[in-house]
Amino acid sequence: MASTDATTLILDAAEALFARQGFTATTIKAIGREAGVNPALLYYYFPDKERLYHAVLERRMGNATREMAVRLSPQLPPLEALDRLLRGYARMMQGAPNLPRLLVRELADHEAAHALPMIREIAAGLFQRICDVIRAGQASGAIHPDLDPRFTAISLVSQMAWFFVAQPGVSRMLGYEGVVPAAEVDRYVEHAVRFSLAALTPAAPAATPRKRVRP
Amino acid sequence: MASTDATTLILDAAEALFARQGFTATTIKAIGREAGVNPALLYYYFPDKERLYHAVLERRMGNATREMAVRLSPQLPPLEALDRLLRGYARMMQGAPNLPRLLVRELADHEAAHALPMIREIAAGLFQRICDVIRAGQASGAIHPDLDPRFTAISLVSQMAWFFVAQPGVSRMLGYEGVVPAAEVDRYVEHAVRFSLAALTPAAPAATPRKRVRP
DNA sequence: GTCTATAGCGGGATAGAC
DNA sequence: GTCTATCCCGCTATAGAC
Repeated sequence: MASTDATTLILDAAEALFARQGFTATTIKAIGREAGVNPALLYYYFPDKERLYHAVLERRMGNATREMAVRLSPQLPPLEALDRLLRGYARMMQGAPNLPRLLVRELADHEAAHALPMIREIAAGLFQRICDVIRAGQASGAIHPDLDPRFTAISLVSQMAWFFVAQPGVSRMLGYEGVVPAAEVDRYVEHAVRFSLAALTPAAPAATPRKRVRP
Repeated sequence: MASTDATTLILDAAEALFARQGFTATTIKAIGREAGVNPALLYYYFPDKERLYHAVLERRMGNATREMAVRLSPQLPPLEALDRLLRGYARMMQGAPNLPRLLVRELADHEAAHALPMIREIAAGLFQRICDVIRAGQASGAIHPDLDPRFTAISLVSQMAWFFVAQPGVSRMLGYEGVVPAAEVDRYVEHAVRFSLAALTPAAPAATPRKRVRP
């Protein structure tokens, strides 16, 4: 890692800045400065700023989401599969700190010209597979039958996604100055997995509709 | 609403564009066009672009988060209070579609020059109060004592936050083209509340540590 | 492959007429 | 209060020397 290859230097610098500031706020000159190369050199390796951005996304998010899809091995028992998935998601985010920030910007900027539909395609595919696992769990009796599989998938994913995507806010709320320490992240992941599994298990109280307080 | 007062026209247009495109990608001229007023007029009502942005945030998010804080009436029984809180959060987001997008951009851009620390201050205060409610629930035996209150607060909030913040993605995953229909949003909110309460209740299985699959 | 220089455009902001 | 005209700056991208 930390190759001195110019392409890699540029991609690393661009990734850091795009994650920190977003597409528009990041200038070619700033990327050149951060990478320690001449800004004009970017145009030797990439046709324009937008496709440099796409290259950054492809390198970081493409690989990550494809790995995730593989991790959802369908032969495991459903609860086991979900357990693995959630932990895998967390490890992926922890291993690449820029990833959540790139992801959230893609979500926010989805209708911008520079946005990459690919990301959302992959995410949608992954989501479908989580739903399938939940349905399998309901069929086998391991998961509460009253739960809507799609909503349940959102409940599971959101606990991981939000934690990492909202990092600056979450960090401060947990009482830390900068980034959340790795050990604390692990504890949260452990919590989220247990919390989710507790809600999934049919042994849990039957989730009877609670009367609303107001009419 | 939809006042023809120039200030309101400008704030409305700016809010829509800042939410859709972010601070840097939104130009003064575009705001003027969207608002149907002359771009130079913005400088009569606001000193510069940054403080126009702050005015947008203050108007939309300041009020919303302050309302939320009030909603957490401390005299209710803890589970009731959390139920109300989650539903209130959802209603707030539904009532102001730009709000989640502004929020997520503030999270992402928190270290940018234009960011408003105020937002995170308020959120942190709200978070503390949720933690207190959870601790009260544990003291009274209504909430499982093994749960970490801070992590649990994140689990609760994230299910609501992510659903709204990740709207474009979530919408597509649920099978809709554009925005999620209001009735479906209500169903999700209902699901998330029950899912969360099921995980909170001490009657749920004791959340014993599950053995990891790999060493 | 890497650098200098610069074209060309669009941005934020202001001056001043009305 | 609102509009026209414009300044000045910094950005993306290119031309071309080395």
